Amino acid sequence: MDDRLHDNWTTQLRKGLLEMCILNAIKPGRAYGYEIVRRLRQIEGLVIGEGTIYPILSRFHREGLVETHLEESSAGPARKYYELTDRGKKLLKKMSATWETIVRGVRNL
Amino acid sequence: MDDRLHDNWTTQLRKGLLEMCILNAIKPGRAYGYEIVRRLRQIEGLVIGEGTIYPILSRFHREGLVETHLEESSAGPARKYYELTDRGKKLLKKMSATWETIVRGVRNL
DNA sequence: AAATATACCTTGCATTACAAGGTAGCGTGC
DNA sequence: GCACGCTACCTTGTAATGCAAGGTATATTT
Repeated sequence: MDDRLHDNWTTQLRKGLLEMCILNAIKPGRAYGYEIVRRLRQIEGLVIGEGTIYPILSRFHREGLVETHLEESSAGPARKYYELTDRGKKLLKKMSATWETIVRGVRNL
Repeated sequence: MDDRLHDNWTTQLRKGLLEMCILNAIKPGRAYGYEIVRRLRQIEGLVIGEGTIYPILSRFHREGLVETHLEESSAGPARKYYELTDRGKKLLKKMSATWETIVRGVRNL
């Protein structure tokens, strides 16, 4: 009962949150789109598809948060790798801090 | 720097999250709109205005999550009080569980 | 009577997540 | 050779939300 409402709600809940998670997934070094999809799918409550991630990655690039370069793959088509720029790193740090504040705030009712 | 991006991001982050917080604010007993605005404003990172809350409360009522009744006030115009229905309580419980799962998932990278 | 605080509501805009669909490279089995 | 599946990228259209701005009205204070 109310699965419809709850599902819709989780979709809304992912807004914004996905950006932080994707930046976080790129942070350690570099990553390509398809890889990030597979990684984030393993996290409960964070389902994500390709139609969601590619527009986000494009936006990141447009906003100067990431740099990209193509690399050929021996197991399929070329991969577009993403790396965080300084701007991207700074924004992620700010996001993480805000996230922690909100999580704490919600916990305290 | 990047305040614009960060502010926009927090706006997106509030999507969905506000619903859970508002239901939570009503849960203890009853509450009216203007009161909820003042309460949630005190939580860091959860700024909220009247133009945000009234549409949400209307939706809650339309979806059968809350019941309302008017009560006169000696200190201003009449207040519209909201109370959770059983549906509302159940949905809030489900939301809280999902929220905890996501918070845990994000913490584990 | 003017200003302030309370209390409600609506309209229009900007932004996002996602399903659905499309393109293409590489390997396996028939 | 070719059909299938997996990898890997991208675009379009839809649905849903948050919010600034504006509007209405009551009660108190100056």
